[in-house]
Amino acid sequence: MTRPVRLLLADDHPVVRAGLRAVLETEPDLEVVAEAATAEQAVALAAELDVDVVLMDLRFGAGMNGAQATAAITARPDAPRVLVVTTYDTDADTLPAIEAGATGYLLKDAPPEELAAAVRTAAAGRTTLAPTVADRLVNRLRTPGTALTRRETEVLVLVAEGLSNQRIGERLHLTLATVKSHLVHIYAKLGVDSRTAAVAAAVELGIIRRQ
Amino acid sequence: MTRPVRLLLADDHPVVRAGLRAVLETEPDLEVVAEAATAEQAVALAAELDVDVVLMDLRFGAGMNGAQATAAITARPDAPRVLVVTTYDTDADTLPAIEAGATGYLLKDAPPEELAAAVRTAAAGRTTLAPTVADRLVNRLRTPGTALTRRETEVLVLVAEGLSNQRIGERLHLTLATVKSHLVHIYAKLGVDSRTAAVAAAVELGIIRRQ
DNA sequence: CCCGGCATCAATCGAAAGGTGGAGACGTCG
DNA sequence: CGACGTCTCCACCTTTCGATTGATGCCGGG
Repeated sequence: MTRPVRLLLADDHPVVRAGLRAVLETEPDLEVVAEAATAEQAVALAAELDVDVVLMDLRFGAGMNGAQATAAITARPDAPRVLVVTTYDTDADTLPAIEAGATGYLLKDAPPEELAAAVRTAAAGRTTLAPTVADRLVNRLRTPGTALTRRETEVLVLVAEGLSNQRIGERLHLTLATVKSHLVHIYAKLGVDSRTAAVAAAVELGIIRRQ
Repeated sequence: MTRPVRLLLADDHPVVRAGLRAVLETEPDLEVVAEAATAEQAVALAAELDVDVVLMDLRFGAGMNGAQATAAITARPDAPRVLVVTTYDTDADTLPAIEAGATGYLLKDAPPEELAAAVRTAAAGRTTLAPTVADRLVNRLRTPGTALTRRETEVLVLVAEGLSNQRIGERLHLTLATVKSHLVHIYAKLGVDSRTAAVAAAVELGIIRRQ
């Protein structure tokens, strides 16, 4: 018999850690070797212990977030795989996590069998994505025109802060006409027709960060 | 020895249900008698089974939300207590849940002992609030002018979706004049002077939920 | 019972924002 | 080189917003 897959659970909710542990320890080939309540702790434990897969939440109460921790973990040589298990499936969450090197991305509403299967897949170095996340990635590749330019993003951020076009122009050293021109392009790319709708879309797409 | 406290777990995440079960069943005086994966199911089971406390999540993937389910459960005679256990601690979540009749409000990052203690407190009909929720309620009482009314919140949500005042009026069966009137009050309460700034402020205050 | 808060509606007016259709300058890349 | 995308700017016109002022009906607490 081969060695069991050694797991590290990283989540700031004790209840979720207990749930993951309960679900995964019913599988004889999986073994939970440690738990981390913060992202920093997860990075430290991943470096220190011999684990195969880290189950990583994305949001922690304070400090480093899950994507940053994922990047820190996967940057080391001989790093364990990171399987993101979270409640959030927006662009703002998924894309940075995958860019940071996550081997898989599951939502917490996944049934236990799927979770165990994803852990084994991750241990083997292959990717499991939740269907909604997979859809998102495919769409991202299919519609490259969606990306905003640097300048457009700058304008959109200021729009989201509630500034008028005039003020935005002053802030970026542009004329009112230029700001409007950028906005027209932004609306077209985001498929909206007003500044408030653009802000809503931007928040949804993770272009704008907050909280 | 008295009868154990009989519990119903309502959460759409299997992992969270497993975690709550694992944490609570280590307590000899607590007994999990059923689990519900949807709010509707929770209402049905609460009516049908003899349970003392329902542990209720607030957000379910589709259909009824936790606050609505809480209202439905507590509306019946001889209803069990409802203890809300969730990840979200914004005004938009806590206030409706408490209004709906929740006996307590805990966050999922609560340590297991605190969770068990809150369940016993709820079974006895007394209230346990997470510190952040308690703070919020106190602040709410101290600064009543800041709170948006129900109608104002409805308008603001539609503003955040990018609708024009005209469209908002159609959606809520109001005239344009009424919508504008609500907006004036919203701006005054939030200390802003444009719809986009209002959306930004609302996002920051947690009045508006994205995704 | 009266006051205040809430929700509803109205008219007006100036200031923004949005739609359309341009144009020039610059850098990249095949 | 020429095509393309980006960033910058302009004019004209329509629509929408926001500010102001004022009014009505309803309800609940002091």
